[in-house]
Amino acid sequence: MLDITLIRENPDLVAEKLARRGFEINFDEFLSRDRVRRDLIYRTEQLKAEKNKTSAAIPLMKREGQDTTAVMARMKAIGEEIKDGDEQLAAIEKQQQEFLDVLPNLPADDVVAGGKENNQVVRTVGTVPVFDFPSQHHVDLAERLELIDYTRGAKLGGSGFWIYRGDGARLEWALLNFFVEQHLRDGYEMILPPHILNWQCGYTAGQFPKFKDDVYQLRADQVENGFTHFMLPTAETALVNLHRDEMLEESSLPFKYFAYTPCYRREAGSYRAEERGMIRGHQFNKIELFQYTLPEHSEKALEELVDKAAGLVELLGLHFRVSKLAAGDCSASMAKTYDIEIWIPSMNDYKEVSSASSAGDYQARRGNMRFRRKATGRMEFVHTLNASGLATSRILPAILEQNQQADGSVVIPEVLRKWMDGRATLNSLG
RNA sequence: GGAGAAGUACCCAAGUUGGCCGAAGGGGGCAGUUUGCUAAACUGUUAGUGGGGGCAACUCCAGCGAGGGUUCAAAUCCCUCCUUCUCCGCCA
Repeated sequence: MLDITLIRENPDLVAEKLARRGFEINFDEFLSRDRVRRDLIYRTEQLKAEKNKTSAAIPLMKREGQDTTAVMARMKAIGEEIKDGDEQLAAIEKQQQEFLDVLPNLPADDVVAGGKENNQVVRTVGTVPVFDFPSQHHVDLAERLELIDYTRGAKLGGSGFWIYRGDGARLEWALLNFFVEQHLRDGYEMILPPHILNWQCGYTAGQFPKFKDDVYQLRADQVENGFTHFMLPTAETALVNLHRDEMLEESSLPFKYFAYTPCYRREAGSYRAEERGMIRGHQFNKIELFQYTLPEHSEKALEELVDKAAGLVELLGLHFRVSKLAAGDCSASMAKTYDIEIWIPSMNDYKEVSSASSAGDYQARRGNMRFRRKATGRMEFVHTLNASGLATSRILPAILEQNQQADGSVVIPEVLRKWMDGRATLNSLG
């Protein structure tokens, strides 16, 4: 949610910033409705004030035995007028709210305009691995090593689902253990949230109403929005709601959390042949980092999150790069985003394994999450930030493909070996 | 799943024959008196918030879990929903 006062006072600036992310908007109608709205408020509140006064006078008149018929008739009329005004007001406010609900966040000042093509690589770690043998696709490696069962996954859940089995399941779990260990060491609090969330959670995150069809919706009863609950598409959706409607203590910030959850996504119509395997599924495991900070600390917090996520990939010994996204490539809620992209040899390309973003106060406004500033005594919105740390479904293919050997075995990253019986490689059974 | 009870300000809690109740009282907080310091006692003080109007002092509106309704008037009556608690059943 954007600051309505900012739109009111500086609509051109807001429109210009939104244009940088390719979002064209004109505030004229919104602003004229805003004036109508305020006139209406003024009028009905005058009437309400009269009503309150008269209402207090009636019992006194009665006590003195005066005739109240005329007053009551007037009250009845005022009541009708107020009701009428309130209805008009509600209609206008609903329109205004719907307008505001779908406006994306303003990009941060240091985020370049334009789309994907303007993303800038800010850091590259390691080098593209070169194989002196015909390298294999992770699907072939995973099947040959009996790590992943794609066929039975499809049998159980349909296309886009897979089953981790044996060493594959253990490797997946080792990754999660490794991440948990690192985040605990850095002082982040571990959270295991519900995987089924209510509508408001999606709203606060900034995913609803615009992207409500990207999630698995549950209980499609007759309710206004079509459904009441949904499967979380990322733990961010849960973590950003932890402090919804709360007034936080300035001195207790920042809050640093991480959560492990599977992520459930419909990915409707997003099938791409080159993404076969585990690159894009309907369910994948992810550990999510999240911070609530004071506004003046969010910039530094974002750097911390990027460094943490990048540090994990680095410890795994994998080749990756960090990109700073252009305004148009950031998700709607975010003011600034860095992507950590890992090298997938079979795709001859980098794929996102972590997205670290600052939402500024955008989500805090939607979820009403504030703190009282000691120095001024005023309420302010907190800033929220999130980063994957990390999504395993793309790490595992990268490990398989980047670490494959001529004999079809795969070297297990050193940091994971303690969860793999100390083994250094995954070998084919047959 | 069945049957009951409850949701009032930072916390506890009064308030159902509707009308000076936006709300008694207590605790806590804050300020002060007493005191060498602390404790205790005593005095005073304490909705926060959201939204209008005004240069401002200030003023008005909303708000007693949420949303509707009845009424001239709702914390109080009616309906729906949410949450919590107790008992029963079922179950990892």
